[in-house]
Amino acid sequence: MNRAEAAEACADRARVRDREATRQRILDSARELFTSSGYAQVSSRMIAAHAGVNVALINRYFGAKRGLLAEVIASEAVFPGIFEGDVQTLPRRLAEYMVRRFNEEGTPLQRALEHSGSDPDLQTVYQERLRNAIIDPLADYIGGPDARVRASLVASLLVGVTVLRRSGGAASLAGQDPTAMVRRLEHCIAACLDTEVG
Amino acid sequence: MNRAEAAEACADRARVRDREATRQRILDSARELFTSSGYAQVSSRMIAAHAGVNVALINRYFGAKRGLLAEVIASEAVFPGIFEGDVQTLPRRLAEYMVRRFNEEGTPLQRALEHSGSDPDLQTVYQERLRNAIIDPLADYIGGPDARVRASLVASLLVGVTVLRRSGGAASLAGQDPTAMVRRLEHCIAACLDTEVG
DNA sequence: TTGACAAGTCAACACTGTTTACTTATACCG
DNA sequence: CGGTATAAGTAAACAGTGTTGACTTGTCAA
Repeated sequence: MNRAEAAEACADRARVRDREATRQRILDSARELFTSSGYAQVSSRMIAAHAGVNVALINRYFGAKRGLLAEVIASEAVFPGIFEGDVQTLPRRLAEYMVRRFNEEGTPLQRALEHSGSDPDLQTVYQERLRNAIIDPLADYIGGPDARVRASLVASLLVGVTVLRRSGGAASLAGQDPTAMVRRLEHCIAACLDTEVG
Repeated sequence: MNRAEAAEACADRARVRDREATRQRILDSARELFTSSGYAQVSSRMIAAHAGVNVALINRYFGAKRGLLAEVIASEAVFPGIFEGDVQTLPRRLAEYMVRRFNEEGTPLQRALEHSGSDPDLQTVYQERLRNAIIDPLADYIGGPDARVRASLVASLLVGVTVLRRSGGAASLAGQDPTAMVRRLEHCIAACLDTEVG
């Protein structure tokens, strides 16, 4: 049994030195832990231990803990496939997506955001993501006058609903009949998207 | 010059021992610092130093840093005077309030919430406040069928707008003509409040 | 005046993210 | 093949966090 085989057979100790593989291990561990426990609750040392890696490597490869999160966030889709289809039915699709997420415990990354969406450390990362992955694509998709304003309003509503999700307010939202809730949310989203308001 | 006078003249050092006064000093310092810098950015030791008080007293009087924040938050009005007036014009008043806050740098406590709204430590406090000070009063005020659901939707929108405030999305919201923005927001809020949808 | 009890202090705890100086494995080149 | 440059990985420390328990000290009642 040569060196490489030994390393492969016993991956946890005396691993082969592989920058990219190590980076990936850290990234995977971070995603898993952030997702299940939230950003602030997971320490650098916890991530390192989970990845079987030295703590210092986090800062070596990602600059700082925040950089690690940025990369994790960047790798997740926000509204998978929501922009494929008629603009007319966008409110319906968004509403359905949100309600589904509501009753489905949400997608992994969204949960991490819910836990610590406005954590000071995250704010930059979060805002950038909000703009690049939600508001801008949404504005491009809907078009028309004041597209960015209208897109921002929709984003506000979605973000707000997400924030309220686990709170007392969420109880009054989550407990509802899904189809009624979809209709309601669709109505609100459509109102946010209206070009003429007055 | 007796002892009390000396203490009063030179309040910073050798203060008279007064539980309530000390508590209040801590509370005031916390409000000021949380407001200007956000919860997570202000350490217990900073608050204690600002109040001219020993760090340990924070935990003695408020259990923990979080308890201090809870008390600060509890002492602030969320929508001052917004529930006085006709229900019909509530959307207008809320919209005006939000837009005013938007361009006015916001009220002090709201800023602290914006900074660290979902900080893990704050989450419980924040959610409780959201329910007790926004959703429940709003639901009582608007009445009608599904009052809590409709109130939660409005709250979602307001929370979302607040979260977006400083982000890239905020730029597209804050830069707008205030009166147009009020009309737009009023339209959305009214839609959230609608009893019949679709 | 003297206790008792509260108010206030101090130093330590375990933990955080981050940095620095160090060791060690790998891959290339003469 | 052997030596070496370079990168990967490590250990220990840093300054900071919130929090705690044992301690001292001021104040007020008996």
